[in-house]
Amino acid sequence: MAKIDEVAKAAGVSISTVSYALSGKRPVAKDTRERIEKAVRELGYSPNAGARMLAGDRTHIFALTEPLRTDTHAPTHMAFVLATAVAARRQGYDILLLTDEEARAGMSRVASSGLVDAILVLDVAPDDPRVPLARAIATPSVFIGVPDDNDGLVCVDLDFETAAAMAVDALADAGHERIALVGQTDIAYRSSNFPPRVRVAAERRAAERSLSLMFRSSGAVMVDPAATRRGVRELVDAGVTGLILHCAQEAHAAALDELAERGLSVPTDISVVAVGSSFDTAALPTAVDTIPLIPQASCDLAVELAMRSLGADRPEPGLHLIPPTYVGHGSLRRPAGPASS
Amino acid sequence: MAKIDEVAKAAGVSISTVSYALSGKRPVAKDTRERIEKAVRELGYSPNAGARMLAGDRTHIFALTEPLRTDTHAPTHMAFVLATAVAARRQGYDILLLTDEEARAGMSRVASSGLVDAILVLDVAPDDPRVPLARAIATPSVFIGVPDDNDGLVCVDLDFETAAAMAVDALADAGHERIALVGQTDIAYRSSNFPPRVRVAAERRAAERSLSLMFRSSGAVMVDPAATRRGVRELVDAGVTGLILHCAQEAHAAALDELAERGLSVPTDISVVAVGSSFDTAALPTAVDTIPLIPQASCDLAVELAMRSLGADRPEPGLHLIPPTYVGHGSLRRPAGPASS
DNA sequence: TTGAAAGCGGTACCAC
DNA sequence: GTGGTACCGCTTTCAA
Repeated sequence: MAKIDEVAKAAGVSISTVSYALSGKRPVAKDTRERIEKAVRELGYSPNAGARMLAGDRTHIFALTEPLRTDTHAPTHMAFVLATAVAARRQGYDILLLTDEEARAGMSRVASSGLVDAILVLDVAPDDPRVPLARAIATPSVFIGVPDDNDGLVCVDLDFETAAAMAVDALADAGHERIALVGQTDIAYRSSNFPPRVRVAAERRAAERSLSLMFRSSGAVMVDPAATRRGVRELVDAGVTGLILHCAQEAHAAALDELAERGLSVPTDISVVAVGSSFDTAALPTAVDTIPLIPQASCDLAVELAMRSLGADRPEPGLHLIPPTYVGHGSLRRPAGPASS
Repeated sequence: MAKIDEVAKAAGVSISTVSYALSGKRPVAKDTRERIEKAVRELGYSPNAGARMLAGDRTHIFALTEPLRTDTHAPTHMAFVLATAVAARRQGYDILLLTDEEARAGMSRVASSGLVDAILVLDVAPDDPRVPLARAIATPSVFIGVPDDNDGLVCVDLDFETAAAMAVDALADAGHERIALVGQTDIAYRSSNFPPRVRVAAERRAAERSLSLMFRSSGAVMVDPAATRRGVRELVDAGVTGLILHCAQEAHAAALDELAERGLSVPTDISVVAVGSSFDTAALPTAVDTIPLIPQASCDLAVELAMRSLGADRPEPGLHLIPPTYVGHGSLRRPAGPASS
């Protein structure tokens, strides 16, 4: 726990020079800076966090609120937390965890105590209680996800609507007429924001392209592989030849296993596109085209916007949607020939 | 962001009285205190975190290091993070996340910057790089889990060894002679601390009771339901009549499903005991006796020890093991009659 | 039972 | 290019 005056003495300079050398907010002669850096290294100096918070205008801490519901899909959630932490550290920021019970009181607390510079909101519900809270406090916040009422909020997310439309288009262009969406768990369509966005967008596009779009979920509250397989079976029996998967990894695996067991091969017998998958799709039993949800991309952008909201060029309130990318892996049937074009 | 002097003015007292009224470190007249509390409420006052850290001797923040490996079982991990956060908040503490890439540098950083009062170490590996680090820094740390080399460290955990022995005893007492352990994933026996502890302790006790103990894992890197079922099938075929489950929820479900499909009923045909399960075993397809691992119990104790290591009655370095409890659900065959007693 | 004031360890302004 | 120093907002000693 060396202090700045010890560093100053060791380097034979004043306290302020040490401060400026470290912050870079004022030019410091090369050799002076090197002497200081050497002293810092030898003393294992790291500026006192409390003093820095008090004297400076930054705490170098972001809060991350996450309402860990029991139906939260843990692996996906963890990927976002990790990506956020990594992105924050790259900017010299630490992450303070605000969990459920404390999520609401916690947000007010860290805001009014000046513990954090900004709040990142994870696992956003369509009707999220943190929305009014975010509006009420002075600390800037960035939502990773899009609540229904997002007026004046800074929200980051994959453009799920476009992603869903792209998936439908891909299947339509390949000549499919009866397609289906294998979605998230039933409860996710109420407690989370993006599942309904995908479903609604897919339905709209299917209607525009005059396709029949069926739907099956992948469980009630938790992912249910057996239920997912049953759903896929029903879809296939109903003559579906194109599948959009928007579910957890386990459900993807279950769906593809079911196809394989029924002797249906991709893409010969059935086309498959995965939308918004945040896991490594290479680990799936069958290679499928994907329009991935990349946690790192969302979290990097969220952190960037959080940083910017501390300075002069505040980001525009509104949706900051990340354009989806279609990654082909040959799971689409060849487009229909001239006859149907 | 009201400040303490505003509260003082509003309550018509001095700054120090406000401070003492809030900290309780000095008696304050009842009506004075009430005036202060009223002012605090009306102004939405919350003491400035930086100032408090700087002036006081506590930061009111604990670091939580977690090396989110790709093979980490996310749901279990999340349960521990959540339990830790809740326990910490009950003591007025917040949790700062230190993830992987930064786990090592991060520990040094938060220690030398005085950002946190103590460090909680999660997801402990047998040969954990954070062990030497914890010894090197001044900030006290508490390990939730037991590394091989734990000399001088404060470690909290369920007494897995005793739990494993209890499970073996339960099966032995019920008259079983060929029993088996369905364990974690293969990789967990290298990257995590408790799976080998359970396995070794079970083997030792089985030997002492002259039982044959077979072993099957529940996957390579990730939980693999199919592999688990295959393993259970092999065990049953080998004449095993008593099963100890020490694996993730999905693997429990797979194992029990396999038994059910083979027409084996619990406990008539086979006895089952779950050891160290940290999820809700009531959600399993079959009721089983359990010797649960309760995240809240471990995390509460860890936080308590962390608090104590800041004050006068520092906890003894060493293992602080939580005694296991056997919770019966009728999944054990009735003890053998007099003939074999 | 209460108040005044000296720090805590940085940051950043003002001088030189 | 460098140094002196007045804060930042709280905690806690000392005094009354």
